[in-house]
Amino acid sequence: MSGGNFRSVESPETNDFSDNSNFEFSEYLMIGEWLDEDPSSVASELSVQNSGFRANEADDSGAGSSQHGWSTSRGESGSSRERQETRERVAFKTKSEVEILDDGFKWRKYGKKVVKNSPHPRNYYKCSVEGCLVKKRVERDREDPRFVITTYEGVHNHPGL
DNA sequence: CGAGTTTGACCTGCGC
DNA sequence: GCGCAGGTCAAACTCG
Repeated sequence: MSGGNFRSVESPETNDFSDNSNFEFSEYLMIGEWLDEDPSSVASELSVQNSGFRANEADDSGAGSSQHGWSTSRGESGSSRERQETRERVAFKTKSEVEILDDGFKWRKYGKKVVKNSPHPRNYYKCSVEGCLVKKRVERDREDPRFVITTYEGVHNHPGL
């Protein structure tokens, strides 16, 4: 690996998810491949975090075995380093028929965009809770439309349901 | 009637 | 400097 910085960031307190054990540990896959077109930024930092998701109806085939966690702190050239350190990004690859995953929070959709990497549109969500600036990006997997890639940006400053 | 969704337009950053 | 792609906003619309 380039960086070789496999930092097992096991900071459960960083993610509010662990604080709220309201989740069901269903099958979830944390994507280890950010973008196959950008492998450089991929193996930057990998972290295994335990967060569960409850797909509404995504528990038909138990194919989830690989658990890859990673989190990039957007610390690239060191120039634009601390823009907003609270902007933690965590991406999940969940097998789900639907894109609406009940993760215990209330989300409000604020945008949709067709991206080049994927033939499927990407949806943008914000946490509906006042004061909570957490954002979520949901898009279908490019090669496996049955998988949904969810990217969380930020940390909830409030308990879930 | 209010909250949430939809959709197009607009803004910004990055690469060439 | 220009063009492209991604991300966000806001007005209109829909549903509960």
